[in-house]
Amino acid sequence: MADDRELQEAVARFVRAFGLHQPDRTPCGQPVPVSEAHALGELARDGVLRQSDLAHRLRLEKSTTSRLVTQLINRGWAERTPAPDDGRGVLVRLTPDGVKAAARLAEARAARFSAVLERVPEGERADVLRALTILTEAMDET
Amino acid sequence: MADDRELQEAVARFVRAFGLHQPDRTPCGQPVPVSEAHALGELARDGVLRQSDLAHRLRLEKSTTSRLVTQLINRGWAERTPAPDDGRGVLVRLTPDGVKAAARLAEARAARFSAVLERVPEGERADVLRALTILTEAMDET
DNA sequence: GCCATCTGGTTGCCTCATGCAACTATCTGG
DNA sequence: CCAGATAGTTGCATGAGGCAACCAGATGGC
Repeated sequence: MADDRELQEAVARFVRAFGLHQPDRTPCGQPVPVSEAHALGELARDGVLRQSDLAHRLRLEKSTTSRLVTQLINRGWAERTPAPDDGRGVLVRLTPDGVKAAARLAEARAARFSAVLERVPEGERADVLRALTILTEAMDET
Repeated sequence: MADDRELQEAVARFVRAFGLHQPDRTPCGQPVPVSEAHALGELARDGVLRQSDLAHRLRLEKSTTSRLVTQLINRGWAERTPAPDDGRGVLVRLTPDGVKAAARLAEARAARFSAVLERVPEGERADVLRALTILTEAMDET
C-alpha cells in the first residue's frame, strides 16, 4: 500500500522536525533532559507513583527508572518514601520545587504547541488532534 | 486553549508508544541504531549526499554526522569520496550492502506501519496521514 | 597575489539515555 | 519454612548528541 510508505516518511520527518534528537533539552526548548521531563509530567499528573508504575508508564526498564528518579531527587524535584504496604517498594512524589518545575515545563510546552497549532489552519485543528490520538492508540495495540 | 493541552499529551503518548526511547533498536524492531536508520533512509532516497547536506536533513551537528557516517562505513554500508567540486567536502554514498540494509529497514518499517494502519479505521487513514503532514509542516515553521 | 574570513570535516571531551545482569531485600504460596 | 516471584540498586556496555579546538580548502577585498 502506498499509504504505508507515506506514513513512514511522515513519521520520520515528524520525529526530526519535532527535535526529539537532543536528549538534554526538551523539544520545547527547556534545559531539562527529555526523560526527566516525561517523568515530571507523569508525577505531576498523579501526585504519587510507585516507582514500578512510573517505569511502566514511561516504558522504561526498572534500572533506568531508578536512575531517573535519583536525578530528579538530585535536582530537588522529587523524593522517595518507602511504600507503606510493601517493604520492597518506594513511592515517588514531587517536592514543591518539582511541582513548580513541572508547571514551567507544561507552560513551555503549551507555548510551543500553541505556536504550532496557530500554523495549522483553523478548520484542521480538531482533525489533527483526532488523527494523532487514533494513531497513538493504533500503535499501542501493535 | 484546551486543544493545546490535549495535543501535548497526545504527542507525549505518541512518542512513548512509538518506542522512540531505545537508541539501539529501531521502533520497528530492527537491531539497527535509530540514527543510523535515519541516515540510511536519506541516503537510499537520494543516492549520493554531501555530508553537510545529510547533517542538514537529519538536523544534526556536523560532528555527530561525521561520526554517524563513520559508523555506517564500519558496517560496510557506506563509503566516502571526495567532492569533485570542492576540496573540503565529501560525498557519502551507500554500498550495495548498504542498499540492501536500507531495503530491509524499509520493509520492517512497512510491516510495522501496515499493522498500525490496519488498526486505523478505513475511513480515517487518509485523514491521519494528512494530519501528520500538516503537523510536521507547522512544526517546521516554528 | 595575499591575507582575513568562511565553510566542511574530524577529533577530544562531556552529558544523557537505556538495557542487561548480578545482587539484596521483601513478599507469597505451598 | 523454603522456593520462587517481585521491587530496587548498582556495575557495565552501547548509543546519541553538542560544543570547542583544530585543520584544510574556498573566497572576497584590496
